[in-house]
Amino acid sequence: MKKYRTHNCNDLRKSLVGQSVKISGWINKKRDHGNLLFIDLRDNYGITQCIIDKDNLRFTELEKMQLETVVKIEGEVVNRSKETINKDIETGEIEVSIKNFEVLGTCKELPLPVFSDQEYSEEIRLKYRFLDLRRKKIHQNIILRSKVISFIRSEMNKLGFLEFQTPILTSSSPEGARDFLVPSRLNPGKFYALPQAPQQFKQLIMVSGFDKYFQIAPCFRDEDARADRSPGEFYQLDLEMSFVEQEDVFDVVEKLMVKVFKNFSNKNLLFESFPKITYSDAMLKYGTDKPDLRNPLIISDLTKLFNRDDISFKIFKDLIKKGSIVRSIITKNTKDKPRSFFDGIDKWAKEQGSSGLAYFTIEKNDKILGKGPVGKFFSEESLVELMKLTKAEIGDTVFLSCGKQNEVEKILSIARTKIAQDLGLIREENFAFCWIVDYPIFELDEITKKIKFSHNPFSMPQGDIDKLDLSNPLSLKAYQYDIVCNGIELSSGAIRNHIPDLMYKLFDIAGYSKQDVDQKFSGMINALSYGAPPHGGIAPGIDRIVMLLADEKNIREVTMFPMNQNAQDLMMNAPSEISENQLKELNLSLKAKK
RNA sequence: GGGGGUGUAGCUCAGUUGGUUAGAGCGAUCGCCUGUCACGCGAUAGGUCGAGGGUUCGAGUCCCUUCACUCCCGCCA
Repeated sequence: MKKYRTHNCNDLRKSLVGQSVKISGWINKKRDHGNLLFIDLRDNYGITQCIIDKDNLRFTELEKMQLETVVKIEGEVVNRSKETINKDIETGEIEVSIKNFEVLGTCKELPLPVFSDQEYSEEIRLKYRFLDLRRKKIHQNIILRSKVISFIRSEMNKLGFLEFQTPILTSSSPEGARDFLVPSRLNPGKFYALPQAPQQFKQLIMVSGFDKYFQIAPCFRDEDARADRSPGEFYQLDLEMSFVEQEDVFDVVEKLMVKVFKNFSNKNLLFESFPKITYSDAMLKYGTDKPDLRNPLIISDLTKLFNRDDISFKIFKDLIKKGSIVRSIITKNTKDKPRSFFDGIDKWAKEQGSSGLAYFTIEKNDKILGKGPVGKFFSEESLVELMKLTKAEIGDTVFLSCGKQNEVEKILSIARTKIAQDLGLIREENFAFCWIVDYPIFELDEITKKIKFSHNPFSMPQGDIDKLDLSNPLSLKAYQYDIVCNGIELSSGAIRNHIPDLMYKLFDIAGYSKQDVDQKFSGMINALSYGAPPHGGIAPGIDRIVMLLADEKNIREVTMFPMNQNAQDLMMNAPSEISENQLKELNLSLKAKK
């Protein structure tokens, strides 16, 4: 007979009544009746009720046992009487009558209760993560994560992708996020960087002729955290394919996502073929390149409408003369909403740092008119035109924002979410995926006024490469795409630029000389000049996928051992100081603290 | 770097307009209880009200500074 258990805590059923069994686990809960004691024993698989009474010589000893003590229980599986069956647990028809027990691991007084639906501060949860992880919800989330990753691996294998590991210690790259740096002992004064993503390696794998690569890849970026962004490290399903166009990548990822989301969630997929929205359309209609398509509200541009002489909205007209734009959000059939609703939105918008949202409702008595604070500025004819432009109808409300383009985009983007939430328009039981495509290669840096790469410097420009006109770089689009679900950016990818000459030209526009490129991207630029296949890929974020599947708002709920917002591991005490000796070996000295 | 929220018993929280000895539930300890499954009942212990300073006859409560956690902006090719 096995030493610790013959069954786990979710194995025992009616069919085993009468058997002698051993089960091991944690004391989840005790219910002490003085002369009769119930113990819920818990392990990874489930809970079994065990029972002991005062006839057993060791009754008092077990009665005093702390919750979360690890014990081995030996006893007999017995039937529960009809009235005492517990339908909430799978083993609820039976219980184990305790003959003997052994303490396998004692437990001090708990800093946080394990068996409870209460919420606790992140601080205490992260410090005692091993206790927190015993709790049902997060325990299940982590198991879900494991299953999702296995599923993805198996699907990728079926599709003919090969899984490879790429280096963790690599070189710092000048573009993108801040690097985590690791000093080199053998090369004093030099540093490795942890990879922000295996970007160059996966392209080198294609150049090496492996055709299809994937990896559940750790990525390291030294940037500040958000609820959906772990500080420091996260995981991507990194993949790359040779001899493909954009559509080939979409095809693989779309099918994979549909399978994963159908397999691991009961929510509906609104689109099994994901809509493709151009970057510029997304910025216009949603104000962001990560729109939540569950939200039916659409933004329209009304700048030109304000050229009409029968609109007397002077403040907006003056701003437009100075280069501002006007865009709107229409809410359907909101004429009967109380004044406080509209003023609340305006007040909220001001709190967000904008100049607020003007609004009026379109009504019709004898004629069509605008009702509300700024409604009087619009003639009937101008309202008819507005309704044509925005697809608004009688009874709808028009919210207006006027300002610099990026300001208007920003406020209307969050206003779109806010208004939809207030009106209850977002269906939580749905997943809405989409592709954002046709990203510009370059953008203007607001501060330096210089041209810089807007996303990935390795993306292939769209159009006929031989006839590419580089004289107007800001108009160039790339085969660069993002996948977005419910307003969360899951990943970005691209068809890569595998032509060294073209790459030099593009880097030149962003201010990198040939020497810069040769030095900073030596591995890759060199490889591309020895016969590189056309290739492309993408890298969906694993943590965010699991977050969506687990219906969690915070990435730490699907991360086993996360760091806190200040990038500290409260359980392991990282980061920590190091010894003088370690510093010396690394040829480093620290500046004196202020 | 900036803005918001939170900080009171081991845990989750309440604490009125500034006013007597700062409370509750869970947990802990002790006692009672043989069918519970959030078992029940009784008692006890447990507090630098995040820290420091100020206003006041008097501060958990008001003011200033600061720290921690968290959400957001910046940042995240």
